[in-house]
Amino acid sequence: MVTSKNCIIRLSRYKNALYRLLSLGFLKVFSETLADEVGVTASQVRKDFSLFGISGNKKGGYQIEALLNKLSSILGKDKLQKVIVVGSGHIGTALMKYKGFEKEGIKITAGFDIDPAKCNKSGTVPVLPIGELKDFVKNDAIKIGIIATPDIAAQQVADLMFEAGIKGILNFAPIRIKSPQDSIVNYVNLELELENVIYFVNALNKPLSLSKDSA
Amino acid sequence: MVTSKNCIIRLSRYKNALYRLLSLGFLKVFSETLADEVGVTASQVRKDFSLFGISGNKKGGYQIEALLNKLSSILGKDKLQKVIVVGSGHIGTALMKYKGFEKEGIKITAGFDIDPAKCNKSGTVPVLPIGELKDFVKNDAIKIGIIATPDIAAQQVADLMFEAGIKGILNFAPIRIKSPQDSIVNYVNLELELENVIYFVNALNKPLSLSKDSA
DNA sequence: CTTGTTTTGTTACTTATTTCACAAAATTAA
DNA sequence: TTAATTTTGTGAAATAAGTAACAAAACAAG
Ligand SMILES: NC(=O)c1ccc[n+]([C@@H]2O[C@H](COP(=O)([O-])OP(=O)(O)OC[C@H]3O[C@@H](n4cnc5c(N)ncnc54)[C@H](O)[C@@H]3O)[C@@H](O)[C@H]2O)c1
Ligand SMILES: NC(=O)c1ccc[n+]([C@@H]2O[C@H](COP(=O)([O-])OP(=O)(O)OC[C@H]3O[C@@H](n4cnc5c(N)ncnc54)[C@H](O)[C@@H]3O)[C@@H](O)[C@H]2O)c1
Repeated sequence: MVTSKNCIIRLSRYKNALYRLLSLGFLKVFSETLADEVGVTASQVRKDFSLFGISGNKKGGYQIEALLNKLSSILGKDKLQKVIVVGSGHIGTALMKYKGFEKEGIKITAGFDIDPAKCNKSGTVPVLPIGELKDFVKNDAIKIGIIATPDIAAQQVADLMFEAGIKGILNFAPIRIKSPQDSIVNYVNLELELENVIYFVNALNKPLSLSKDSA
Repeated sequence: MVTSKNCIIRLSRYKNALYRLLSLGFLKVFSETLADEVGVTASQVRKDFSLFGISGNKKGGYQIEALLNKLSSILGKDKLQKVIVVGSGHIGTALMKYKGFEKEGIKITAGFDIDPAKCNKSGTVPVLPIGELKDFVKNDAIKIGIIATPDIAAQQVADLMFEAGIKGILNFAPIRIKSPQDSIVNYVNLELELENVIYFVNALNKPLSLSKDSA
């Protein structure tokens, strides 16, 4: 099993670039071209593919459609991924209203909130009372959840999620989550991301030095 | 100059942990304790500090207040950082309404949008027409911007920002930004983050293997 | 059918990051 | 004062990640 987050992120990028190329009418692609599209080296592309046993044709490159099938399967995009969101505040509703997840095969099937005023069973994405989370998740065998509550509530929400059978969390609250061994928590910490930009702006514009970060 | 993004992110985490410790009444801390708080090794803490010439007291650990001053200065948190947001949609307004940035010394001073219906000069954070961006940024010498527009508009917004003197961007649009050498762009790509969680959930629950990602 | 060209797949190399390990400094105890 | 203990600070060692290089395969041209 490949455990490098960066590597998996690159696979997603390859996939997205391949969709672009496909929509432009290309049927096959060389590692060089794909690398340029994504902003990595051709070696990196071939190495990544090699790690997953993906092979192309010498001199012929890769068939985009076959490649996409492989990548989609690795990334779990061959079936619809159902996701719930806890916390129907600013971030939570932004996510629930976002149209872009659909075309990625990701469907937010429900939101949950502790505040009755935030609940609304009849929206496009229903927002349910937090008390209904466990049954909902169990019934629908949902494995992925998003935490968009204040930090103070995040751990207890996570515990509830794990109890219900969720195995993977994307957490927006600026706090570390204690999680079982067979689960995964990824963090989106916007304060840290901003702080990081601030550091590099200061650092790049104080002395003379060049270096970039890319993602 | 330290150019490792991960290292800088850790500095931010140390800072946040130190504030917690301080608020709990601690005055000094050992690398071991801080490491536990942040979820890294003590060696890592000391090595990071060493890279920035931060030193403590043998046998005595680090004075939290002095340490915080150093870290804050490195991270540019010794002065208020003014930031603008372009795109007053779901993500953009979530950011503008977020109270948490203030206590981090980050102030979103204005939003900008192409849609007159989204503009509103009299809110807590005024939202101005995109045409006013350049003057505003120049007058206020703003160096940091956030892109929260659709992907299709992101590059042109970025170009406008760079032209106005912005040096660092946090970009929420799922697209790579071409940027000048002396600038920095960080990406928050929520689709990729979710896809990543999905991969690891599948990977961890298919075979028997253990491994975790932490942030 | 042979020669030349292109591009993969993988091994070897390089660079970056993290951990180890231990001397030196600081502190406490005797 | 001396010995014992603790914790830092930093080179050296170990791991991880990324790049380069090249043999082997595939194809095209003559
Ligand atoms: N909004 C931003 O731009 C921003 C920026 C950085 C970080 N964050 C982080 O993202 C998280 C969400 O931020 P937000 O601005 O959307 O917050 P918000 O206050 O708008 O929304 C939080 C929601 O969570 C609900 N909630 C609280 N406790 C709950 C519980 N135990 N169970 C279920 N729901 C609960 C609240 O009722 C509310 O609807 C916070 O942790 C915040 O620190 C947000
Ligand atoms: N909302 C989410 O949860 C989510 C999730 C993943 C990615 N994203 C990405 O974040 C970005 C913003 O998403 P959103 O949901 O907030 O979008 P949104 O449609 O709610 O808002 C976009 C805003 O940008 C403005 N805009 C468009 N072109 C502009 C221009 N040239 N100059 C200035 N303003 C302009 C629009 O008027 C609108 O107000 C998008 O790129 C989206 O792909 C959002």
